[in-house]
Amino acid sequence: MELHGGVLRRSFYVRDTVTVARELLGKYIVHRTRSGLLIAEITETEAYDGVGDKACHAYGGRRTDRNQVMYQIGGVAYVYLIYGIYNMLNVVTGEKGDPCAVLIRGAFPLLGFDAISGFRFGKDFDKLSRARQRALLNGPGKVCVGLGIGRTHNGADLTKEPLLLTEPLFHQPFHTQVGKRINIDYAEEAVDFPYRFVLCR
DNA sequence: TTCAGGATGTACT
DNA sequence: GTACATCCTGAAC
Repeated sequence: MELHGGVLRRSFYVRDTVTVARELLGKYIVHRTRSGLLIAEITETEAYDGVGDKACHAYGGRRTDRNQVMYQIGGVAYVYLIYGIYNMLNVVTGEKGDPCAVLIRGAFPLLGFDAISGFRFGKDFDKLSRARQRALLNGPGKVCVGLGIGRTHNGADLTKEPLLLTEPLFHQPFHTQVGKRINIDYAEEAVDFPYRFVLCR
């Protein structure tokens, strides 16, 4: 086990979005909330590769109130509402004006189990069924609910408190599974792009 | 264990 | 009016 530290710098994000998506696996989401400090390891990501990607909200240069933060420089949060209920947390990547982002599809809790459990189910971690304990943050909607992330974080700078991404503190080796993105059936040829990354040990 | 159906509100056509 | 980068519940197995 190796000690690391440090907030991910701007330069981490200002790169090709597929590279950033792959390299975000194993990094930590750190959120300082009223319920305490929450930390989770990123375990699943998807890249949304800008104006040429039919699955991307900014395909063809579309620019709306919803997706405008995708046009910011890398390292800010893009949070939007889906299906009327859930928020999705994305990390904007690339240069200003290049609307790419990485969707955080899953994470594993490391600190703040009771707070995360409280946000998800309104009770402490040890009161949950085993099934729920295992499924605290294993989906993009769950990540936002469990870590207390909402649309107030849209446009937030992820290199600063209260919400930021860091290098792992405890690094264990893992391998990376690559696949197609989920639930983008509308995206024609982009359906098959290998832009989904899953951390496996 | 898998599966269908419903909930819900914005954005966009 | 339709679609949507989802999740939960309850029924059937």
